[in-house]
Amino acid sequence: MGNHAKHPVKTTMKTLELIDTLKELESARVSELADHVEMGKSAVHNHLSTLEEYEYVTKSEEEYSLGLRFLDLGGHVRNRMKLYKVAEPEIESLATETSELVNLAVEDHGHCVYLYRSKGTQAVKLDTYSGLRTAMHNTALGKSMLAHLPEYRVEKILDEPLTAETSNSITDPEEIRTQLAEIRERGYALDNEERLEGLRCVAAPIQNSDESVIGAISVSGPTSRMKGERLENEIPELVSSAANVIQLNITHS
Amino acid sequence: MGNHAKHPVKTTMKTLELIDTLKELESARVSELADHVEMGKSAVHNHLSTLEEYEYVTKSEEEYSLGLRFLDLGGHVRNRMKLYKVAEPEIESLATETSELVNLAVEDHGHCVYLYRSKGTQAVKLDTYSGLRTAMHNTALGKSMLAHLPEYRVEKILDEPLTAETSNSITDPEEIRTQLAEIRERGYALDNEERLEGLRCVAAPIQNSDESVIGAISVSGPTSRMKGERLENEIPELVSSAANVIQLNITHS
DNA sequence: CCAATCGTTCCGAGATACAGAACGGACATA
DNA sequence: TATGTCCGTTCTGTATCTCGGAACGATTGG
Repeated sequence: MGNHAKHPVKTTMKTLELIDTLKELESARVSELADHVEMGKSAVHNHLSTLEEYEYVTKSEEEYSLGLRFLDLGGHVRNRMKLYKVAEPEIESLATETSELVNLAVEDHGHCVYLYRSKGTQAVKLDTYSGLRTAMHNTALGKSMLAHLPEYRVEKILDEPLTAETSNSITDPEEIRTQLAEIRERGYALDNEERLEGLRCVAAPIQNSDESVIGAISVSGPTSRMKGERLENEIPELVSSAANVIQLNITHS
Repeated sequence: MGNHAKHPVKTTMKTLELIDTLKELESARVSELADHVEMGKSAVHNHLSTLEEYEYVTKSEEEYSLGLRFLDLGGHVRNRMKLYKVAEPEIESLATETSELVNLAVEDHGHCVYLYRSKGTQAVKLDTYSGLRTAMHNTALGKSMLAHLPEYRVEKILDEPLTAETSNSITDPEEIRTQLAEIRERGYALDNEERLEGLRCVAAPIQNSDESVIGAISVSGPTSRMKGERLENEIPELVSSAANVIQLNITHS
């Protein structure tokens, strides 16, 4: 679905591109933005002041940046998701049990999107935030979902060039496919420092009654603690069982 | 500041109104939206498919709803805030100490906006989510910030009709002003079931070196636990001291 | 089987977005 | 103080785009 709108609203596209640019630049002045987007100063000014009126951007002193309205809408979107409501308490208790960082993610447009996280008492400090989008192929969360996506979707995702984040990242589609088979076999996925040096994760998918994936949960921790018996049995056991509980609660309501 | 853009981009306004409506309706079909906003079906369709292309809305089966892109942007906005970074660990440990629900909020355009929350082991389950906007006058968070806002801002906020959420809500501007003086006096604010029956909160403001408010933190709990010595001394003590730590860390960096 | 309602496509006239010029303020340099 | 530069903002005309309304095929229900 290379989803191209047949009759796009070009003005809206310009606004959205302005928002994207503002996200990248963190904050910027009118002229700066006008250079990045292909628009004149006056046009950028008009767009920004319209966005400001609706609180989508904030003007602080002399620079514009994205406003808190996005946090509002984002929270609203997450709150509406059944998966989030059902999974949240389980995530919470999994974090307490393991003392590590626990994550909830969904697949969206071929990306792995973090929905929620809960930090156990020893949790590593990561850059992951709710809403963050990462590639599917180098996170345990992504791979666990990929393993249960319909073939045509997997193909489309693995056809894109696979980026490497660390020296352990897997960039060969065939190797990923082998892993996906293993994941289906044993029920959970591993990330062995593929996204971040020193970080290992264990993830299990959450499936619907019709076998389709609706999300995944994971436990992330430093290599020093994620090894041996704990990595091979204890954590996978806890993650799988939590995923199972969520799955049951989702399909029975 | 009734911030009216001088030369608004009307097309963008229509898009934003569509987003607002989509938030209200939770999810809706093309014709349904066309009725709510004053636009024809074709125009709504064009806007929606443009938004969908950028992942701002999702089309599920036969209804449109807001997409996860907002979560991404919202998380990004929050992550950029120094207050959030500095306050987060303090909020976390305050939640552990009190076992209750702890909140971080800022003031934005005359509203109280929740930025983050951490749940202690006994935390009440509330509808508050990151990004939620509430009135300033019937939350402890809001009042603690209001108490340190410049007079012209206070006036503008209290000039608007004050809504009541419960039978304890205060809707008389003069009574609020008396409370604000008390809050300045003792350093923290109380919400005695003013926003929600059965819920009491204690909040303390976080101020900049120039005395301006940059946010507030609060502890919320059920009336059954928030009373007597704990409500009058223990909790206020903990909240104020956490706010103080945050304040120091903010101004020294 | 027809009637109603849906989403989508198409088109042209009326609306409007926007480049570019012009302006005024802020700041630096001389 | 005078002069130059860069900023954000306002203004205006026209080339462009938006959007109502009509038309169409697909669904649904009576």
